[in-house]
Amino acid sequence: MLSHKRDHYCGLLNEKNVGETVHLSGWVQRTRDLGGVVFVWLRDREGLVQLVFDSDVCGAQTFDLGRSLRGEYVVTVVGEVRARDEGAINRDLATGTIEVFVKEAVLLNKSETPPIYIDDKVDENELVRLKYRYLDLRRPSMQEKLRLRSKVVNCIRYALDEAGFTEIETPILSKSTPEGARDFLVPSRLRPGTFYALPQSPQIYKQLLMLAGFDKYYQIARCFRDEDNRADRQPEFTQCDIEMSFIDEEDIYAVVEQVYARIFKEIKGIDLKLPLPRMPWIEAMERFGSDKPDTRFGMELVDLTDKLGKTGFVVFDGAIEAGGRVEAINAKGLASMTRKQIDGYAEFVKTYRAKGLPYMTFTADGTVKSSFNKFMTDELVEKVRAAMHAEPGDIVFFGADKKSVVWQALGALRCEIARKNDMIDHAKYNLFWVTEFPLFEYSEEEGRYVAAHHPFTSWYAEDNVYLDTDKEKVRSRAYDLVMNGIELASGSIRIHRADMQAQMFDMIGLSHEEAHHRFGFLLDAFKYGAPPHGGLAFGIDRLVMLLTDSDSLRDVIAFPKATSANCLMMDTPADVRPDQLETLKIKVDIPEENA
RNA sequence: GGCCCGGUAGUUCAGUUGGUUAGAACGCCAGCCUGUCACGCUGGAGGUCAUGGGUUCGAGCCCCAUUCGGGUCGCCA
Repeated sequence: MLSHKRDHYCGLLNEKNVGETVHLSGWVQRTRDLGGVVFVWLRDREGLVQLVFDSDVCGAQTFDLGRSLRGEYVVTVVGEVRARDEGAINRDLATGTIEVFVKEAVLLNKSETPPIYIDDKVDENELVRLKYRYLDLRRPSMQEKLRLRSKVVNCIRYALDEAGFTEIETPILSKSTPEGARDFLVPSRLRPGTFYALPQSPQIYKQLLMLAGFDKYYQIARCFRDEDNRADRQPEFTQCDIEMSFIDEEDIYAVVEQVYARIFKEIKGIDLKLPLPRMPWIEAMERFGSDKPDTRFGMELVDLTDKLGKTGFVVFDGAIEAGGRVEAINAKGLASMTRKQIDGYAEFVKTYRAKGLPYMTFTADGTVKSSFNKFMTDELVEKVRAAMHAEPGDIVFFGADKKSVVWQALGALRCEIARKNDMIDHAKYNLFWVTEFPLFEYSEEEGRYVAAHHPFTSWYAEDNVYLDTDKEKVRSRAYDLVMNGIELASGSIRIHRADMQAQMFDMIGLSHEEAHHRFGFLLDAFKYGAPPHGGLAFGIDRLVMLLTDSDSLRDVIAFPKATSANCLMMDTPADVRPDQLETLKIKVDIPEENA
């Protein structure tokens, strides 16, 4: 009987194989039974090839086997590669110039009719795809994405190895940390009542590795965060985690740029122009209303606070009197949008807490109309026109509120308008560094300043003067790598002195006792000669999502979780046996609801 | 925790103002067919209209609740 060990891949056969006898194994994609001859598309990881069952060539028994084949049956065949006649060539098939005349065939396994099509032409419900993920992964596009992902990781490993980095694994069973995302907890059996936490990142371990003298560390690290998910957020995800000693920002930028240049060259054939541009955080916010600006199009924010004070329009005046701002964006050439579209954008900005969306239309015939006409003098209109570079056919949208709301609302709106109106050049890859993030941000919820990045981030010494008086002005030595509106990487120069670290904990209101309870080991370690160090981590899932032009992170993760952090295929999370809970001394106490 | 969208055959979807037996395409099953390639032709099977309740003479359609999936705000140092 025929072995299932093949000697060729279906999708790689071509005219050069004509005349050869080849052994193929794979899945039946589809069959066409013409009565006296049967055509079968056989699929493996490399693609499709057409098999021909002709009783004159293969004999009656094998011919009958060919007729009995159904979708997703697993078969192995031996056959002769023949060139197709000119008229029989299938230009849509990579192997369309040849076909394999089967001589022998063995059915290795049958298949039930699959619940989804193994085909990229059909866009099926995500619920079904995720439930039958192992079938979904048979689709060529999914195969391609995961193979590209593997290539990306290889690029990273080669580039960092060449740069002298050491890959070191750090624990998955770790310790809960404050000031971060919610932790996934793992109960301890040997010490009942205590818990490990899955790492949100290997942050502290890598800093300790610097202390240990490894100098250049990296890791392809799985990270876990128990927060609500999004299309671009999963509860577990993979980062390339990097840390270096005796360096400054420039060394980090240089290393990371080399990694990205390699990835873009090998995956996309694109030569990144190095060094990458830099943009201070405050510039990103002022111009684009975002700390991860999409710079593939304009429509930048313009501050009109000076020009639109005391107009009598309560929306503007009120915002300015409350210490806020009036800013605007110019949607060029979109003055003809309908009232319904405008209302749609007004709804859109409300999700970002803007209270409304005033606008001013510069119509093609030269007249100017606004949603607040009666407060607009010719002089004010002229000011807006000049500041916004408005021309006939443009529509200007305003935001008036405290600056954080204006930035967020207009920043999101410019992206939304650009998306909806096809203003984005998808061939562009705008990578650059956003630098000088604020060290602190005020948490309304907690009524105190918290670390904007994480509490191990260092700050610029010249901003020390603001530490007591104006915390929001203190610039951290943190940096993000941004591309096309997406945060690809994030890092900082760390605090390496125990006194500075203690000062940081103190400033964010972490008591001496709490700090020592949580990070005593780190503060202790810092007593023994911590080198100056810094690093960064970049998300591999998001990068692959971008490189494969995918809409969701789920498309670049083999076995992703659904929105509620559950797995539809394995049905996790799931109950455990009572004796397992007993061993852990855990009692589940879920209140009866809706009784 | 909030808001928005959705769940009808294996799949993708249609289903009018609430009105007789819920349809189409693909897929599936059977038969015919020797050059198809989204093969073709003939015939057939396949439905708890997500679940529960309500309104009504009558509900796939209207109302309420629940549930599942997606998106998003908060959240995600």
